[in-house]
Amino acid sequence: MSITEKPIRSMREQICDAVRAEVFSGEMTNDQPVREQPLAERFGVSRGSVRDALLQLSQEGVLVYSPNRGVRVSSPPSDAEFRLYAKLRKEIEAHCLDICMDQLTEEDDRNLTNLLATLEDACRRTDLSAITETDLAMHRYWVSRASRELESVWLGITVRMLIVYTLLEDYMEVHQEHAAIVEAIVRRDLKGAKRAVNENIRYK
Amino acid sequence: MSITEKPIRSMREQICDAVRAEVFSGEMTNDQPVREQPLAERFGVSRGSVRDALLQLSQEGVLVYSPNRGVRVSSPPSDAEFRLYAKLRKEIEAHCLDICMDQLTEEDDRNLTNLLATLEDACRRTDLSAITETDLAMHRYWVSRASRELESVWLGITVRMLIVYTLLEDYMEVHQEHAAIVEAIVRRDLKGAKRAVNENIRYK
DNA sequence: TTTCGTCTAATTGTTAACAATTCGAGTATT
DNA sequence: AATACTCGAATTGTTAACAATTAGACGAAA
Repeated sequence: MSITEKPIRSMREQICDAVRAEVFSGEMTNDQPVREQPLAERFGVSRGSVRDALLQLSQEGVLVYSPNRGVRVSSPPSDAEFRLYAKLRKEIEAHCLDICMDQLTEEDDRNLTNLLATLEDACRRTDLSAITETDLAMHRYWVSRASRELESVWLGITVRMLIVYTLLEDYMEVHQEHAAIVEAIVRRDLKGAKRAVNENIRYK
Repeated sequence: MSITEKPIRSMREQICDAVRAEVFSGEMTNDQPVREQPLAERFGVSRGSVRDALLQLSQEGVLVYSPNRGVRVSSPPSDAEFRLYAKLRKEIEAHCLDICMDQLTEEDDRNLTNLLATLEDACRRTDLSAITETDLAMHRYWVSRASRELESVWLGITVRMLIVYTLLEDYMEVHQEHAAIVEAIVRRDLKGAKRAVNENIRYK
């Protein structure tokens, strides 16, 4: 047993992660209904568990729920909302860096460096799904280190920014920006890290 | 049939509202586990429906969920987090006023005035539960008018600010502040409304 | 006394069947 | 042709029973 939390993910979380990834990768188009039965068969579980997952994703903002009509993929936010989300995200992540910077360990540095390597690989392969997933995981890292509560709020905002169908021009730029963030963090350069994060979270 | 949305609330929402209200009113203390079976009996439904509601409240931030161990009432945020939440709330509500101010109708004015009257009554009775509920409903009004998506994000933040056990000094002050907000809104005074909202959302 | 295991009751997790609702195709009516 | 109606398939909502897990009490061994 390691000191870290148990890595077991409940059935619900597994389904959530899978569906969320598919939404971000564009495999599920906007306004397309997400049915319970097919998902249940795919994961080899009953509809009840799928229901739990879909409900959670609705609350998260990935899906939209209508009573008696099921859930569908959320529509992307307006430009004005997107800008607001970006602003809120910047403030939350800056706060989280404030809180967690002092208490980061060398293991955290290693974890972040590993995530960065995964991101670089995904960028090389121009695998949009993997890029989004790793990008999310990296930012989530310092947010979750600061506060479990804030993590939930942050996720609700960030998820909505990722619904947009992003067509990147320069994939490696994503890696470079995150490399700058990680570099500042391992130097425990709070100001630099905040600046790098600020530049990474774009107003579209 | 009126033009408005159907007012029927699903079983899940009813349970959510009831439990949420009890948490805010302090009837359920922090870290106290919330069991499924007693709630199911109280509402005369099966555990499945209660489960749905508790899961939603967990995602909302009112409750905290632990796998195989159920849910418990959330702990209040730290002072630093509270201040961050207040800042985010101000920005969201200001944005929402920007968006919806132009398209408010006289019916909206009447609805807000009615909510204000309900709030005044609750303040007179020093009914903390009713005050919190109506306060929430009023702010939610202009947020939901601006964007259904933002409403969800906003609720997650606001709910966490309300977990704190607030002991008000001057109950009628709550009413006065909201009266100022409504007054500015019916005058379609965007700047004034923003200022009044800003003053109402306190850093504790 | 402390620690470790074992058992039992309480609780959550999962499932499958059934009830209620929605949606669309087809049909009758004007 | 356009509209309204009916019916049935598809889908979600709800329930109760069962499985798995947790937490606490109890007792045995160090």
